[in-house]
Amino acid sequence: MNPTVTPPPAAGPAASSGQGAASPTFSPLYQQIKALIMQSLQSGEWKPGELIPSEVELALRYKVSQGTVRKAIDELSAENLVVRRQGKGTFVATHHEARVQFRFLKLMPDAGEAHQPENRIVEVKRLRGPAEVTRVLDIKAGDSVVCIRRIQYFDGVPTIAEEIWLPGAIFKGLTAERLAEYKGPMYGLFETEFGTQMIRATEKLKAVLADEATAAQLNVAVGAPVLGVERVSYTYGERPVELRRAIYVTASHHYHNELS
Amino acid sequence: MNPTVTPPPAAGPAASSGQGAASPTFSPLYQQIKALIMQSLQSGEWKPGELIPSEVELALRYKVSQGTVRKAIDELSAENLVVRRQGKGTFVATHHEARVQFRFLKLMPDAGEAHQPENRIVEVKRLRGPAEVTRVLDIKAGDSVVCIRRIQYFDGVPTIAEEIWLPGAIFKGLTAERLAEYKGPMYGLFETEFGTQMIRATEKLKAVLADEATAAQLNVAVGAPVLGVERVSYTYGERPVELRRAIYVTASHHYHNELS
DNA sequence: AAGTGGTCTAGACCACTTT
DNA sequence: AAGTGGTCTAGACCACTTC
Repeated sequence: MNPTVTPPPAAGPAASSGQGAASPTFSPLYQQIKALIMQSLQSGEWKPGELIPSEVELALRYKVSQGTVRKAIDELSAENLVVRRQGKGTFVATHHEARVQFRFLKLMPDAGEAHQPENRIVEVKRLRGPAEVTRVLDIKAGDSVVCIRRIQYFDGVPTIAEEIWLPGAIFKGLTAERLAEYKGPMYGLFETEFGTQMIRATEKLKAVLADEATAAQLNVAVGAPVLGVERVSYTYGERPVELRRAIYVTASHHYHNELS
Repeated sequence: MNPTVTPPPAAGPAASSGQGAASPTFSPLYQQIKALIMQSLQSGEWKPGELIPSEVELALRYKVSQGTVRKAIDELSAENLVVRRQGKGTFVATHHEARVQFRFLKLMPDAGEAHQPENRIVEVKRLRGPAEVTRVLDIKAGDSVVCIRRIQYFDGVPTIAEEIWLPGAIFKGLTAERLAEYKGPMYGLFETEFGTQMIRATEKLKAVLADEATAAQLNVAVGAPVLGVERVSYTYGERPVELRRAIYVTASHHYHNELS
């Protein structure tokens, strides 16, 4: 935001550069720009699927060079928060779109192509959140939560049974009907109807035995080995907004992971 | 490797830029530089843990600007092939070093800190590779392979039982004694003793029931739910060099994964 | 002081898309 | 033709490490 000659202490938008004295909150310019862009994403100034201003435009707005804006967007792109398209522009990432749909679903068929799963909503209820749920979602004990139970079918075969816990305050008008009639990934609905984008998640996996209830739902024997998957999803600002407890049938599917 | 005025068709080290006519193998300069650096890594010109030439030096060597070298190294760094250290230089990644050790091991204790696991080598044998193994390792059917069986203990508790299949041609002098006396991660030994670096891997997970053999090894009941993990590891050039079939006990541990 | 990676700028040109 | 992201250069200065 200032030529190289005038050293750092210029008028920074977020934090200023540190030089002589102690400057505990220093961060490079492009990180500050990245934070500003993320604020605009979070605030909804640019919505999922939309075009954000061009690099040149952003450089003018923030009074930095295009290269600096570029480096900021590079990182946002690496984190899947935006998508670049040469000649067209940079778009806000969205859970609609085939390309990135189901990017959190790592269950693959052992042989053949992955097809789009079908859903059956079993139940949607609102209740005062159990302690383990409110603790993970970082809300007050006893606060309202929504619990969705559903089955997912792969090629007609019931393969995933899950409980999805959401903060009631955010997901107000969520009903079984609304969920049932919605086509496409659930995160797409969360995004457009409730303004909540899932941008990151962590999963914990364990092998467990199917109990009677899940055995019946998933059409496997009681005591069959199944994969227990607990997922916590986060939106902007590292805020947890979903706890998902799932059982995957891994007889003819597997959980796929890439390490590097 | 040429000023901007002279367009692309200059003297490129790998591929030349495409312009007028059809140029099927075009790739940007920094990708070509990246490929050259990777060749030097693969050939052992710079060995794991060593310092590679500085950006300025590489820029001179390849006759490009420092920025272009920088972008090439950026990608190598993102792929964990090299590690940058400000003020010191850029180092070839290594499986020794606490920071990156066990980076392919995603099994975490449900509570508490992860401690370094202990190994017990059960068996090391050489044999003509079974079809499923040679197919995955991309070697000829019946070629010699090494099979290592071992148990890993977490805080003294047997938790992982695995079979590790390696191409016999690469791992010639591998013996049970050599493995047993070696401290630290096995990939470290592979790296220094056999010049083979694992740089990427894919895993497939399934929930299964413990059979008699593994139940005895892992001190669990026959029919207990355990996690089956099949890993294929790759070295430079996408060459598969390890097939690992493991059973993880997930009673008080879980497989941890980050999604984004 | 010298060398390394890290940040920032300014400007040129290329490849792709839309008008 | 105009606009967008993608590549490349050249040069300045900063932060960190070592001598």
